[in-house]
Amino acid sequence: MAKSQQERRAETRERLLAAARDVIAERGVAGASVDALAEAADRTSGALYAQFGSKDGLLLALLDHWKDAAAVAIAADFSSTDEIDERLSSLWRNFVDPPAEGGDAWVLLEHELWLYACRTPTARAHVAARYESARRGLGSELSASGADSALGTLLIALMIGLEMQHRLDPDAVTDEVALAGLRALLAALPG
Amino acid sequence: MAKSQQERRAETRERLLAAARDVIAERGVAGASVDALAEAADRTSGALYAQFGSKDGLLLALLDHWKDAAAVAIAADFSSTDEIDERLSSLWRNFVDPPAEGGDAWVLLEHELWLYACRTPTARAHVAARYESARRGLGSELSASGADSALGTLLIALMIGLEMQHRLDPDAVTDEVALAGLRALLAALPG
DNA sequence: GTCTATAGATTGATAGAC
DNA sequence: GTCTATCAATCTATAGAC
Repeated sequence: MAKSQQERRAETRERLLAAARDVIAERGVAGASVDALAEAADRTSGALYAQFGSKDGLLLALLDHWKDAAAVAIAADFSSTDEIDERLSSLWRNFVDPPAEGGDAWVLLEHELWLYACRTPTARAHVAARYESARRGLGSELSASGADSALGTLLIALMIGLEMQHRLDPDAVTDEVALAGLRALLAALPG
Repeated sequence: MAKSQQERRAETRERLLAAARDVIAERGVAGASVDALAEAADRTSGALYAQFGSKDGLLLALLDHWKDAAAVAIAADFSSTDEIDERLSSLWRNFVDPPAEGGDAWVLLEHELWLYACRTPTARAHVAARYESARRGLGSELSASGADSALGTLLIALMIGLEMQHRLDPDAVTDEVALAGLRALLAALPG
């Protein structure tokens, strides 16, 4: 049985979003042309405009689509142990070298979207909500007394900053230093 | 006495670099056209090509020019006190709301250059050296036993990540939480 | 719903006058 | 050393066929 028009439409949308994730991670928001995005999805620019109306429309949809993909992926093999040190270690490894789709380009995409959000009022709330969700997720996973937003804020901040330095110079950020930092934050925070 | 040709050339170079700093912070590397950069410096694109050869040439020059501007600015009113808590507080305030030229757009420029470095092999070493310099500067300022690179790595990482979240949602990162995090890292690190 | 074709604006870079 | 003028390439977006 052939695919219905609805299925075809849904598949096109999915392909365009996945292509946007990959191409933007590689070339940046401004460097990824509409034609390049469409071609990477095996479609043409016409399909993109029919689905999202504009390049910005696609970006907004991308923000919603990847809303908590990161949080989910990180939390995946995270609950597999109760040992606190192992949880932190797994957290850091998944962050600096993600096994999920998108691979290691995932962080570049996050930075692109962050910059896009800083300059685009329409997008800011979307990205802010994504970070808020990640904060509360991490806080409730690691804090003894339920959701501790402050702990999540600090752990996420440290990992982002460490990953940035790691990407420029892997030797500059050893796993030992990263874990020492995460442990220090976890130990010092009340809750 | 009129300006010599050398002085004129030097002034043009200075103006172009300052314009690049501002315009790129506002619109991004890819979003800042050669014409826009030149116009913001009260010159034309011809002057830009005569000075830097290409847009990438200007970017590389910008990386070198701002090499440790950040570190210098931060360390400025930093040695004004010996109280450890006040030093951390001053460090964080200067980072999240810089008084220096470029203002609060400074951080956006840093992220643009970081992304540019991640994608441009020629630029990566420049940006990596900039971070390395900042790490050692901070480490030697704050560590009891001389230059502690690990401490600098962690403090810078935390501040970058906190600033990112702060920019999306100022309420999400209070000064109290930021200082608690910095204090925790400083206390836990050996040295 | 998607494609082809194309319009209209903008891009990075070059050539020649001064 | 800088400006003006311009080229070829590329960009976002639209219109009409299917």
